[in-house]
Amino acid sequence: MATPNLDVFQVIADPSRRQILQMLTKDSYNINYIAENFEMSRPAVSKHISILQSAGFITISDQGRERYCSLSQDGFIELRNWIDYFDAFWRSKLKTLESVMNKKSKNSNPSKK
Amino acid sequence: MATPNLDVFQVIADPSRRQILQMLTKDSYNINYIAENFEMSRPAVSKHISILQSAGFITISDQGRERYCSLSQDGFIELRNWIDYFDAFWRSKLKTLESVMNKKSKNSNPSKK
DNA sequence: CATATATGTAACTTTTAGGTTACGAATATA
DNA sequence: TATATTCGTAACCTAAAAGTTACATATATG
Repeated sequence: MATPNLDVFQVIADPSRRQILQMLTKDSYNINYIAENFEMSRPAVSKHISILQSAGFITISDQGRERYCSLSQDGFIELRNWIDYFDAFWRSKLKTLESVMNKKSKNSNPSKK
Repeated sequence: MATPNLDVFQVIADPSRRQILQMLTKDSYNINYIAENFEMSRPAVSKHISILQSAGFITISDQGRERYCSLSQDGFIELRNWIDYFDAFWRSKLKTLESVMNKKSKNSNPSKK
């Protein structure tokens, strides 16, 4: 199973991978345990894990023949940065709207003259 | 071109669609104008626009034969909610770490007795 | 009215993500 | 040492996203 190199957006596009991330908010689990909680085969889950790791969403620590997976912040940060960019857009848009509103209220209420 | 119904994660997984969203932070544009800024054919862009709209990332206002696209907050909010969930995870993890550190420093420094 | 422009959509092809089974390597255990 | 367990990977198949071209429709414009 060749593991394609996907960016963070493509990585979280898959529902199974998002579900794995959800699982890992509870605890660290080895790969077989994670696979037991999915309908698909173990190699399929193994591939998802590999993809999650290379995109920086999880880290893996080897303990004997087992490999324990934990969440890693890196991938999430990259996503958050993208979202934040658009958040800034909305905020500046709101600000523009407010200043337009202020101007209008001034014009519609010319107290002097 | 059948437009598949994709969730917000799948929608932003495509680089071209993210690029379109970036464009729309500058201004509103009609579909042909957007298409001119891409290598791919106009119908391909048209399909991306349709996907972005049905996922709540953009709104479209008809003006005669033209259709102007603007950013819509809905899709972004859905994404942000997902990220926020994991942000809460990191914060609580940090908190746990802090309390562990506090306990340790207490134990390693038994001032009384 | 005739023509140009903006757009949607149907039909089709190609690429690839995501799944499978089969196998091998490394480690734990009896 | 023999066996069971954990995991990775190669080879392969399938479904669907993402692109294309061709065509139809609606609106603007001369």
